[in-house]
Amino acid sequence: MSTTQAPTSLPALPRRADARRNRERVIAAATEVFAERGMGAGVPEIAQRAGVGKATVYRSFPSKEHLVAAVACERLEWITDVATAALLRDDAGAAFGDVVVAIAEQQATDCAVAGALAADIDLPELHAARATTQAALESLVDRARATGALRADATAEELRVLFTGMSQVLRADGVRDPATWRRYGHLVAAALRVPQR
Amino acid sequence: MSTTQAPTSLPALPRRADARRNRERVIAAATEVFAERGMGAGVPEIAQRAGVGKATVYRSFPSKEHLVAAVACERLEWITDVATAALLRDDAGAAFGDVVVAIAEQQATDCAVAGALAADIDLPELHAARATTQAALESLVDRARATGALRADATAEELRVLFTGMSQVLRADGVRDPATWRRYGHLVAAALRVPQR
DNA sequence: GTCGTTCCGGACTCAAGAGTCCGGTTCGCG
DNA sequence: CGCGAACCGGACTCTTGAGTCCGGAACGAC
Repeated sequence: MSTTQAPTSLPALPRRADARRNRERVIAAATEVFAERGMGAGVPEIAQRAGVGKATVYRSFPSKEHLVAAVACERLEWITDVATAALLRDDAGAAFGDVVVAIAEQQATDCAVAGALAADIDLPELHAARATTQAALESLVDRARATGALRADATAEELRVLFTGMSQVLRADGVRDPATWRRYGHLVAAALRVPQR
Repeated sequence: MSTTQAPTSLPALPRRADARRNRERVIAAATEVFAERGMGAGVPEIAQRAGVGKATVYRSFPSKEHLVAAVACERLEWITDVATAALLRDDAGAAFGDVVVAIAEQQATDCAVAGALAADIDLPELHAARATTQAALESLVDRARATGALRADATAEELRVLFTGMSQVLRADGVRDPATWRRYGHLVAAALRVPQR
């Protein structure tokens, strides 16, 4: 019962300098490519962008999912930071709306954000990051709801569904204009606010 | 300039009875499979469900896109009918909300609906059907907006983005419960209503 | 019935993307 | 330096799904 082994046998940090350098290049390239094309981008393209062979990518990341997870975790942490910072503000309702719009705006130039929320990858590291982010968003939603800014039964899960869905469509349509993204951010936020009257 | 030829050289109706029968079987199978799995389902599965070889599918439909378009058109017509019928109602705001919820509810058991709105297929027949549906939804939105039920700058395009996005996520999550779909339908509708206060 | 035409469908090609192998190269310790 | 271990990457395999081919079976007009 002493199962203390590594969960997915992730490769340890390379001993040689060139290997470490290539690892960084791969991460940088993956971050760029995923931001431009979304998580669906292919490994060959990432390898080429990194100026490296496909095999080198797979040396640092056992599968494409691990690579996606690495990038996704960064985005989730960013979202968590934004949400957490907003918890310090006085106006919970405004904080909620601003966070949603801010994340939406980020999407205009970074397709990976919605992918980070949406990716259905079952890797422990990503799972943990997602739970943390979800918790932060829940605090944000709960607090705004408590002040009466949001409808009584609004949940962070609903925010996730509406937001990632909207993002996927906008991204598929090739929308790049930040103003458009902001506008849709406002719409998603509005969906959770208390109805008129 | 007398280009009266068929737009995409769609195969004429078969002369033999067995061929016509198989054609119907393929359409029925495609309708089922697309409803269950979404437009991403593969042709082999459809052929098998129809009790037919892949080649037989391609005999009636030159490409998978034509098959998707055929099913999508049915769904678009259904949506158009629902939207058009709602135009006769007195309360434009309520009509708008009810239509959105009704379409959402349909999704619980029919994944093809969102696919019909979202599919980025450039086939003349589908293009026409989509334009008609879009027009019907625009009338619905415009009328509700005119009565002050929706925000002054709400558009049918926004409805499409929010609705198809939400649908994609819910479907990917395997949600089947009609009540959940209804709830999200309400949320999408709420996004376009005038903000509180 | 029978015979030419139409149609069927298993087996094929083709393409793209994930993941693996191995001969050659580079690093860095001694 | 110099040598063994660590590492690189082009070329390979494997899988999946779209679309095609052709030998043989089924239809239906006569």
